[in-house]
Amino acid sequence: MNDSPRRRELTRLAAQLFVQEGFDRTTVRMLAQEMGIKSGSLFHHFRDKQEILCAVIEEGTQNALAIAREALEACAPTPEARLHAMARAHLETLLTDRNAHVVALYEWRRLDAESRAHLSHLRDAYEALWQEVVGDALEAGLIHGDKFLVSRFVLGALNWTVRWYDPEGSRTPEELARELIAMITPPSH
Amino acid sequence: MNDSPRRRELTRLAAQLFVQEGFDRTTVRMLAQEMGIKSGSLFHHFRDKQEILCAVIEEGTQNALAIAREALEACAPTPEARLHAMARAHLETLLTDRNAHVVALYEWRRLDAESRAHLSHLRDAYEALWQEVVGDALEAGLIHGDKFLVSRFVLGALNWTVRWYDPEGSRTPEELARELIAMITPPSH
DNA sequence: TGTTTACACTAGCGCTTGCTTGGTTATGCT
DNA sequence: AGCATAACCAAGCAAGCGCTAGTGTAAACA
Repeated sequence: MNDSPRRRELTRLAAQLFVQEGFDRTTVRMLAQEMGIKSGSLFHHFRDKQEILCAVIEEGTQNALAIAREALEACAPTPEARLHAMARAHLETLLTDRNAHVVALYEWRRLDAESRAHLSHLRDAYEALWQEVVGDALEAGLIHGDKFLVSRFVLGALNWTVRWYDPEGSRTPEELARELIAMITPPSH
Repeated sequence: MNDSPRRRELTRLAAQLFVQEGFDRTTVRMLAQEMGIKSGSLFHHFRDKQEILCAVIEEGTQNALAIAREALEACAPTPEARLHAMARAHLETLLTDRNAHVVALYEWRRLDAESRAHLSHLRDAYEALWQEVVGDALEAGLIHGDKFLVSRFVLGALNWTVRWYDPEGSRTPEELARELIAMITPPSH
C-alpha cells in the first residue's frame, strides 16, 4: 500500500488526469482506464481517492525541495548566485514536474484536514529555504524590503508562470529566472 | 434571467459557497438552501449550474476593471503614482470582492468553452491596462525589464496574496502595494 | 376583471459517483 | 508440490447528482 514502483507510475498518470479534468471531475473509472485496469483494482493501491491526490502532491513537493537543495549546493556561495539558483530550480521543477505542481497549486483545497496537515510541513520547509536565501540577499544589500514579504512576492510571481509560460517559446527557465532577479535588484548589480 | 437584483444577491452567496467547497463539490441543493429556496427554484434565475459560475467570475472581473480605472483617474498622472494606484486597487478589490476573485483564480478551468471565451475578453482588457501602466513606468526609467514579463510577475505576486494575506493583520493593502512597488524600483526613487 | 409575469414549490427521472465484495490469476518462495 | 502474496476483475450497492415537469400564488398590468 505504501510506495511500490507500480504505485509511483499510477501517481504520475493520476497527476496528468487531475490537471486535465480537475480532481473532482476525475472519476475513479477514468483513472482506472488510463492505468489500464478496472476501477475496483485501484483500491488495491490506494485506500481511497483522496490518497491519490495526496500522493501526487507529496511527490511534487518533495521533488521541488530536493532540486532546490541540490541547486544551492551546486552554485557559487554568493547571495546573488543562490537567489538565482533558487528561482531557476523553481521554474525547472515547475516545468519538468508540471502536472504535480499544477495539482498542488489548484487542488490543494480538495485535501482533507489530515492530508493537508501532513503536506503543510513539506511546503513550510520549502518556503523556509526561500526565506533563508532571501534573507541573505537582504543582508548583503542586494535587494531591499521585508524578508517574508519579498519571499512571498517572488514565489507568487514564479507560481503564476504556470498560467502563461510556454516551454516551446523563446525563453528558457534560466533566462526567466535572470529576468525576475533583475527586476528586484537595482541595475548596478 | 439576465440581471435582476435578486440574481445579483444569489451570485454573491454562490461565490461564498464556491470558495468554501469548490465549484464541483457545491451542489445545487446546497446553493438553494443557502439562498433560502428549493433547488428547483434555482433554475428560474440561472439556466444551469455553469451560468452561476460564469456570473460570479464576470462580476468580480468587471468590478476589478472598474476600480482600476477609477483609481487611475483619481491619482496623480506620474508613472510612479499610477503604478502604485494599480497595485493598491488590485489588492483592495482582492479584499472587498475576495470570494469572486478566489473563484476566478481557482475555478477558471471548470468553465465551459464559450463562457471562458466570453470572460477572456474581460480579463485581457484588465491585463492590457496593467501592461500600459507598466510600459509607461519602463519608459520613465522607474523600473527595468520587459513590459509583458514585468506585468505578469507583478500580477502573479499580487494574486498570490490571497493565499497568505490576513486582512486582520498589521498591514493595509496600501502598505502592501507600496512594499511591492518598492521591491521592483531602485531605492533612489 | 381577467391576464400576464415573477418567483417559488413538489416530486422525481435518469444517471453517475466512490467504494465494497467475493473471487480469480500470475509470480515467486520454501 | 504447496503455499503466500500481490494484482487484478466482475458485479453492483447506496447515495447523491443536475436538471425537468407541472403546479401554486401573489403582485402588476390591461
